[in-house]
Amino acid sequence: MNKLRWQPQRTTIKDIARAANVDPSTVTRALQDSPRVKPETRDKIASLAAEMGYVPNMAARTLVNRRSGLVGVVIPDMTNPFFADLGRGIEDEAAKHDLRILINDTRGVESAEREAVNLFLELKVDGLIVPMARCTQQYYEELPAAVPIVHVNRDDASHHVSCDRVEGSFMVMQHLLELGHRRIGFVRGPAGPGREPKMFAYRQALEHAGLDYDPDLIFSFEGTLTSSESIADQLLALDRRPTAVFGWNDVNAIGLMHALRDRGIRVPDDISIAGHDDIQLAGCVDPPLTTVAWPMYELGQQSVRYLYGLSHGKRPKTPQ
Amino acid sequence: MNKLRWQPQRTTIKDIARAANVDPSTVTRALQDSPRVKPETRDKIASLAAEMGYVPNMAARTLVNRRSGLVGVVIPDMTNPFFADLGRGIEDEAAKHDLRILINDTRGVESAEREAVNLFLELKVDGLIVPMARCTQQYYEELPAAVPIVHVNRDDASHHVSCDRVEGSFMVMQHLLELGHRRIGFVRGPAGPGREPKMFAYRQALEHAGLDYDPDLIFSFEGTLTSSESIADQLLALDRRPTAVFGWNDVNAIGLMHALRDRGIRVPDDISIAGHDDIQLAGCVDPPLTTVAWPMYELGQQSVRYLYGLSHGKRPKTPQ
DNA sequence: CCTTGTAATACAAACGTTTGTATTCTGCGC
DNA sequence: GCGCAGAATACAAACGTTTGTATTACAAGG
Repeated sequence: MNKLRWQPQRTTIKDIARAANVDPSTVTRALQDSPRVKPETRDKIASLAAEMGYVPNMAARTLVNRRSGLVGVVIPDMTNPFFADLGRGIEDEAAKHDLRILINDTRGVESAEREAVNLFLELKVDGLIVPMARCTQQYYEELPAAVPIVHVNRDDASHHVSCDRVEGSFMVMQHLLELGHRRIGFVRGPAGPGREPKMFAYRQALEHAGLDYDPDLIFSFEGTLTSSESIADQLLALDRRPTAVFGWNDVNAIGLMHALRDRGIRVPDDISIAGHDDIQLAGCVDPPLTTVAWPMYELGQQSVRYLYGLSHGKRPKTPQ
Repeated sequence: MNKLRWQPQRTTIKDIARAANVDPSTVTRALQDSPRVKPETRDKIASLAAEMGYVPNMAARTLVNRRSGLVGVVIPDMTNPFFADLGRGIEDEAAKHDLRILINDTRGVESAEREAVNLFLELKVDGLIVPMARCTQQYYEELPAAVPIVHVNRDDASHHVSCDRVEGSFMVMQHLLELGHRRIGFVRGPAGPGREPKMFAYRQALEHAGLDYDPDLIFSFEGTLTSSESIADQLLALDRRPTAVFGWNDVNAIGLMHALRDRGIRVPDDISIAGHDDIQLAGCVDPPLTTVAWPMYELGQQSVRYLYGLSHGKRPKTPQ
């Protein structure tokens, strides 16, 4: 398979220079509003550039500047409103710092995540934001590039922003306990970050309420719709069914709700279901899911600020 | 606001050349598996590159090749599973052509769309895929760059892939008519592509069934949740309410359903609601929405194939 | 008229990679 | 040993932009 064809660069800085009878360097400075060029010349060049349809060549610029002004965002799943919110927070904050963002979806696949990171490294991005990374922390530490990386919700990363998962989960459990539930199921997600903290919160909350931990009440969610259904089956096969279930996330919780209803269980009359994420659409479901809001937008903003701080903290030349 | 700091390039092709005691050009060819380098040398260089943590500099490569191997995708709304599906189709097909894709979310804002297009032009992408563009077609035609652009679901674009909106909408109406409805409301979306074809289908279907067109039954959806609520209010204020409503899209349809329920209307007992898009989560809502599947994944694939064809059709050098 | 200062612009090198052409090296047949 | 083919590698220019330094132009002060 060969690639898309050659395209010539329409207008370059040299073309403008020729048309304006000046040196290319003057054109550059004019387009940068440098005080070194006479206002009159600047205006002439500006209008000439517009007229000739000049589009800067980022490759050339990046090459000489050694920075692209880009921030790469590696998103596991575009579909998840969760990440969409995060993305918006990132965009808004990035705009304030004159940074442009680029997104790559990995579908939660580890190899795709590495591909995405590679692409961004080759693009010489100024920073990388990686929410809920699948790859090991070691992988990120051994990356052969001096690019600052900020992780989101990966508490084991050296640079990360996150909100207190333990506390959030604890609140969900507290809510269920307040409703009077004494047998509460717990759905564990796929291996990865976030699994342990939630589990920890679950057990803590039980202990706090003086309840015993029952391994029978722990189910595993694989991320698929059918997985939620098989959980429903396992759950119904129990002698002593739980009266409430703490879902892994809202996708799981919604799936579970429908699976239970299909099997003749009334929700929440027979079994209550709680989710964790704060998906807008969850409010559309009847009854509304008990969710804990995660400030994804704010996390997005924070991650950019962190990144910005990171790359300004280490100053190779001026110690200042 | 100044930008992120300077970063040196860790390892370049020259460093490898020095270490291997060869010329940089040999390194390039070695890394490209060119037959011009001795296998032995190639292996030495390859291992040296890995060992030294070499990351290609895409800026330099793009500069000399005049193509980046990238395809830019301008997405109006990441959150919409609709576009997510499209994105996956694009990715899968792009991979077959050795193209890497880059995504930019515009939130459906026209200025953001232009920003995104600009960014991609500066990046010298080999092609652009723009689903449901907000900007005028004129804007795209006057773009100062020789980049092939494929639109998705913009029937007025010179290069586009799309599925028959008229037919899809017609099927939805047919469905409602078959259920016995004789007063069917229609929700119009914001101005933009897709509005007229759906409207056309609506009127055609009415005419086909021998029913009159009633302007009172036309509502306007602005894209927000509150907009769906105000539609519900308008609808309930009518003397002769419709027995069914053809929503603009599923977001609108779901919003409308909840707004109606909040106001004591039973859905679908009192009023039926049909959507148009094929959102997976719509199946979670009770009762299931009547939707028409749009083959977004396939459209994604098609758009890449189209793009590929476009940039191979016009051959500046070899007429062949 | 000749400095001197400053504003405006020109020059030239560099960024890292690719590629067409030129060069060196090898072994072979005579 | 010479010439030659072919393999392997070296050389050099180019891509478009940026930036430090050098040059020119012009005015004012002596």
